[in-house]
Amino acid sequence: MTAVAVDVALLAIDAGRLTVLLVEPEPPALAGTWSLPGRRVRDDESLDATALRALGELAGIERPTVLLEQLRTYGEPTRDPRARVVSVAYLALAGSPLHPSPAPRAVVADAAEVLTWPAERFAYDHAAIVADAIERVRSRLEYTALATALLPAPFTLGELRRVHEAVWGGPLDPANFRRKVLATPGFVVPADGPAVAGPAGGRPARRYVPGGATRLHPAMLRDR
Amino acid sequence: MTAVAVDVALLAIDAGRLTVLLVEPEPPALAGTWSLPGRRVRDDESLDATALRALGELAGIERPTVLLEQLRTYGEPTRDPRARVVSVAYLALAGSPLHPSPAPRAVVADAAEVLTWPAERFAYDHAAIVADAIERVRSRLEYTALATALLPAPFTLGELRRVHEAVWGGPLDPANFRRKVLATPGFVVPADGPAVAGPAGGRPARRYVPGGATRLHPAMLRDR
DNA sequence: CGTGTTATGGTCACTCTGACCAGAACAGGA
DNA sequence: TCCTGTTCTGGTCAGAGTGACCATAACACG
Repeated sequence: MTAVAVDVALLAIDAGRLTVLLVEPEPPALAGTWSLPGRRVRDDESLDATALRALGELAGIERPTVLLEQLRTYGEPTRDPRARVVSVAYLALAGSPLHPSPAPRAVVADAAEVLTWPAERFAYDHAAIVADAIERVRSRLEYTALATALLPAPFTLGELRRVHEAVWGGPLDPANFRRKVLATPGFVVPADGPAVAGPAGGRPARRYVPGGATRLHPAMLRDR
Repeated sequence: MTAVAVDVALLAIDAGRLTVLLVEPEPPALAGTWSLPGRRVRDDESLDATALRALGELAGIERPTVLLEQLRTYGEPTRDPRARVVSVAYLALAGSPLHPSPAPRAVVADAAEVLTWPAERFAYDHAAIVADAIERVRSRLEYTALATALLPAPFTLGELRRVHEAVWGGPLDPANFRRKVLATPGFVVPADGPAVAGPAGGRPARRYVPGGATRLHPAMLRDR
């Protein structure tokens, strides 16, 4: 009989970098590899609920996430050599840096670095899941106002730009980024309150709050 | 124990319209509703293989499809009142009009019309799956050269345009469509051979064959 | 030989974009 | 105080892409 599991790739922005949460696999045979938190689906439990339970039980993360959506389902008969397990992969995004409980060993890794790891460093096919998750976030940033939810409000346009730079992995022109953000209706709205300079000095920047829009028109396309 | 199934939305272009394949559900309690062809996943079978088997066993369709990709997985505990079934939904596209075997009752329905049906006319949550499938095809047509695979080669730009019109559900400007297609590298290449007029007469049109590109740059965005 | 139909080629104004420049407004050190 | 480094903010400019639209070409048919 084939079993159903849910694996979750939880990403966050931390110190200007995109990070991913990894845990040690439970089977002793897989020691030395990393995996995503995952749990079997209970009979009376929705897939979303299983995803949240996996984050809580395996990493001690109980906070609601900014985004929780399905990635795709991995069902190759040989993906788990011990038994037939069909896994529904989820993407989760946290609105602030992660602090997993150290009890069940969990770590926060740099996403760009993890992408360079060989697949053998992961348990099962979790290398593919991680890659899919990162690509999905990169795509979501183009068409949605997701970046504003990954920052504590209010924020400056420089902080918002550094979120995009962290996810997309390259520098963006500050002036052009500003023009596009302000030209997109509902992306951000100015917050009252004083302008404030960043940790590196510079001219103090005006602060903004999320503008209520979810889909961006026009989109913020990254270079390809 | 929760079971795993695959449901397939098979779409095709037929006489200038987008169509979807529907079958009668097997449980007698669901008589009077329509469903997508679906099968339980066997222990040694990949999800893709299950999707193809469902099309063969329930509609007699054995031809390889132009596209076969996962949509998403539907796993609400109550989606099947008889048992817990997690269903991996697939989108399949055929390169020519469908001719299902009539033995297990299968029909080809107009996709635009099916979208207006109330959800009760479908078994399970298949109304949502059909809607997701149609939206996926509409999106694929924007970013990929998929339309060239839905036509027998060689084809005219008018025929290619009518594929886009059928999927997107609205008229397109022939001159602008032509300009965009020809400006996109690798979308189509001219075929040698004579120009030919369509069934309604008019100036004979040059014929083209698929150009090898899969992703389109720039994209062919529909209006929203 | 006109009429209807479709294909093809072109114009025009408008939007969006990347590359780039320059000044504004701060912090901190000389 | 003055200079330097930094970031923010506003602007220009050329080029690509687009929708709306027009005109002509090339057939079939009555």
